[in-house]
Amino acid sequence: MTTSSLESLGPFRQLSEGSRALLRRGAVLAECGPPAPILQPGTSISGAYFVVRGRLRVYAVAPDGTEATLYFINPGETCVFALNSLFNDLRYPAWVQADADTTVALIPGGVYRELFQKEPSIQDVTVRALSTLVFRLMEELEEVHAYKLDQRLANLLLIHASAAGELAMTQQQMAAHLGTTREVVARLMRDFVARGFVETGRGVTRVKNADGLAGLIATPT
Amino acid sequence: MTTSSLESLGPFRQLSEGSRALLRRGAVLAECGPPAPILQPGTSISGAYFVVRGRLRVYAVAPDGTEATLYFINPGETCVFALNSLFNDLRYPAWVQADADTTVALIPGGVYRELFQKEPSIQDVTVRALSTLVFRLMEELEEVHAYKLDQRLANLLLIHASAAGELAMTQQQMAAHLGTTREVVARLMRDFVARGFVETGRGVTRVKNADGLAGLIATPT
DNA sequence: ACCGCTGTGTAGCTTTTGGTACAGACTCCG
DNA sequence: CGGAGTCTGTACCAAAAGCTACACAGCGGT
Repeated sequence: MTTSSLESLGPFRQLSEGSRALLRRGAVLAECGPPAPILQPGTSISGAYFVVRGRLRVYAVAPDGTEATLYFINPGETCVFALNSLFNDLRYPAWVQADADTTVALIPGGVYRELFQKEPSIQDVTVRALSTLVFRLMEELEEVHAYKLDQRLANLLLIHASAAGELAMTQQQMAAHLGTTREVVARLMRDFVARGFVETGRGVTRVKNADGLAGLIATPT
Repeated sequence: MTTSSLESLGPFRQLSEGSRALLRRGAVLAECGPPAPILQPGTSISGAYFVVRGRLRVYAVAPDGTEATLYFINPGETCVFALNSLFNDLRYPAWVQADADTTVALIPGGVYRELFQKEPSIQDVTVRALSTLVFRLMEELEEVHAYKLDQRLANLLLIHASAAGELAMTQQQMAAHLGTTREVVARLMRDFVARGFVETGRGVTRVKNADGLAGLIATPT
């Protein structure tokens, strides 16, 4: 994978020749091996991030150390937090962690701003990325307010399970995602198991009755 | 106040003559008297909203009827939720309520899109508005996760109190803002009063010891 | 086989928050 | 001044979630 292959990706396909050259000279690809924090609050953003492969997880950390996922950035999406800081001169307010085997393209701030001015497709992708993020954040905020933990856990299982109904996450990871503790997840899981909704294993949870979980979300309590 | 006065506001000041004419023909001003919901989830957005005077409150409503404020839109700010739906064809996912004496300019979708394409200043204000919103939402999400209700209430009092330390809100409104119930707010208030942090009155709360409240936020429990 | 590490299962207690119910106080208005 | 409507104060109970502590199971390495 080289930086020139960036040009064949999503929003960069329709660029003018000049912009392509600009991108080729300026962009840098970064590979992330094992999951590791790559950005911390207050980091001054030096460019726009574009997820080529893998996934980024943006999360908050409370004073007591517990985490909570704010949102994910999937392949083909621009990492908008960077745009945020890029256009508004705000310091980045959260943590970012890359999944295993993630590739990120870093487009320096100056280059991005130039592209944004010249290229309608970049303007478009920028606004769309921001809009999508706003949407996700509003959804998340609404979920936190409106649903109890068991419903949010059920939702997590339904959303992130593979086609085969498997979810390869430890309970600790689920807890961090939901902003709670492992014990609470284990307690809820025990309940789900008792009701025949899921089976638990080491590092994996299998969904046996998706309708049951879905019903849990729909009905109160 | 006429629509032509819009042109003297913020981002519209630098427009070309053609764009001004476009705006003059297309934009509509709406006055909102008493506080009332003006948008509901699923509403299809027909344009971009721009707050001229007053304030908009964007909030979520849980199935059980309790509300929670997601964010405010202040005078001079574009109502980005509209942009969101405008550029992404997403249905609007929350409720919007206008404060008393609020004036909103409605710029039809087609007009706004045309302005966005032609005018760098509109591109700029759009991206900035979205960025700011992303920032606010992330902050809010983080606050909900990291702080307990007493801390969030203390924060509300500190942030929204006037220079004289007065906050003209009923406890019911505070509760809706924080996504909880009036009784809980009353209980926390009793505690604040006992500690000498505030004085309560009908429809108004006076901050007597801002440092005390601030200390509450800083220290755990 | 043994050890250490990581992950899960469980119990019991505490704190926080929500729900219900009602009393009293203030305000506007006729 | 009286009454309706709105706002606040409070007591009590229930539910949800967090905290601590510990047992045990799987897995990999030596």
